[in-house]
Amino acid sequence: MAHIDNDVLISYGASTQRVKKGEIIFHEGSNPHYFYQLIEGEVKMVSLNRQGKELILGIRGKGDSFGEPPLFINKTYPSTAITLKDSIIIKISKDKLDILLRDNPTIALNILVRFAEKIYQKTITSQILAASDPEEKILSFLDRIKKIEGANNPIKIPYTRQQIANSTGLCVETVIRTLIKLSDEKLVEIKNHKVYY
Amino acid sequence: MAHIDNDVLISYGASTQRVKKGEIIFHEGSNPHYFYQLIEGEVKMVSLNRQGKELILGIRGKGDSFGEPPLFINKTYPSTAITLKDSIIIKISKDKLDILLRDNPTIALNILVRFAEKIYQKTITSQILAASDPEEKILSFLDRIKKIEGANNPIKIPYTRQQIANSTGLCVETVIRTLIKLSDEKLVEIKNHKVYY
DNA sequence: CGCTCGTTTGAGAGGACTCAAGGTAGGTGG
DNA sequence: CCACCTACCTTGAGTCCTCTCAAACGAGCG
Repeated sequence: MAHIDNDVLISYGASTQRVKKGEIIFHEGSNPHYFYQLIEGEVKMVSLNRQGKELILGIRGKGDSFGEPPLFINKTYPSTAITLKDSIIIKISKDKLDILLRDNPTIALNILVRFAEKIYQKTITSQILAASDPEEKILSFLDRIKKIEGANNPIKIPYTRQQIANSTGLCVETVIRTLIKLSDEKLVEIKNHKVYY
Repeated sequence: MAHIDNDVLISYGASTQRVKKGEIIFHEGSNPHYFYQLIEGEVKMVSLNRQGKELILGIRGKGDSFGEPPLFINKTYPSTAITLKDSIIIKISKDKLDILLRDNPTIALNILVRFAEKIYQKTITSQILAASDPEEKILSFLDRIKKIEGANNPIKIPYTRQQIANSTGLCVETVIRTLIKLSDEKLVEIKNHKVYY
């Protein structure tokens, strides 16, 4: 899942940019123009439902790209990208990316693999969101986090309860109560408000 | 969104196969070996949750490929593929596909675009599953169907109520009651048990 | 005509959500 | 070093609404 080399991107005309925590990189509904990759920091992909409740579609870290799919299919963004920390991004325009990909079939295949991984993850996401039982939702969510991190032993889950809620479609209070229940059942551990799984 | 030409597939060693309605093409949890494309018929992608309730992740028609992503990332299938009608599929093994893609960068780019579309659709799916209001879920679902069909005028929705339920995470009865409500609100039309939107 | 599959209606229970209020922890500035 | 601030976490009470279960109707097909 290696990212595209920054130097290669720059040699094809990409530019880097600092973005402060909490700033919006692109808006749901707007037209895509760039391919983005995170050099440093963290970005969340979200969308708001009719009641204004936030759904977190994913959180991207160092080396991850984001917002690419709509770029390839000429559709508007289905979600908004917001930084969670001060970040540095690198971006390259669609036409320059096209040239880059034409010159480097290996990179195109690399993106193909990355897309396959995204699709796989989104299938898991659908299962999480469709589960009716909060315990199942949260455990599946934690499972996914753990697998992505590649961990075998319990790790500290780097999500706030609100973020877990917005990722699973539950409300914060239900997340809190369910985590306590899971802790009672010894399925997760809570130490000093932090969740270990 | 064009499918890969069947003759090209066959020239690289693909084979076709008839599959009767209701048969399973591959199982959730098994290892992927083939790239599949539908020549004729209909296939649903499903997974079962812990309570045994079915979640429909998508329904594929003529020309669509399915089950490709896990093939590219060396993971087991997150869902099961079942035919909804008597169907004809064409399949090609992973190594033969690799050669095909190496020889035909255009086809690789074609799959890239198709993957981008899948990711986009799955983002919409997440929004549908995360919506808390049944009316919103069903309307979003119908919207998506309509857009995929490329229709501007009301179309007959080719889904049973059970299928809508399993696609949106609701139960059949709620789908029925909500559709009636939507019909009262003139947001959908129901004629002879069929839904028009 | 009689299956079979899909649709419909009703009654009841459970549980997630909402709203409101208070607690905790870590960081910042005086 | 302490007080404050902000963001996050926690608890309680109550309502609403979806789900479950049960039973029956409708339509299409051999």
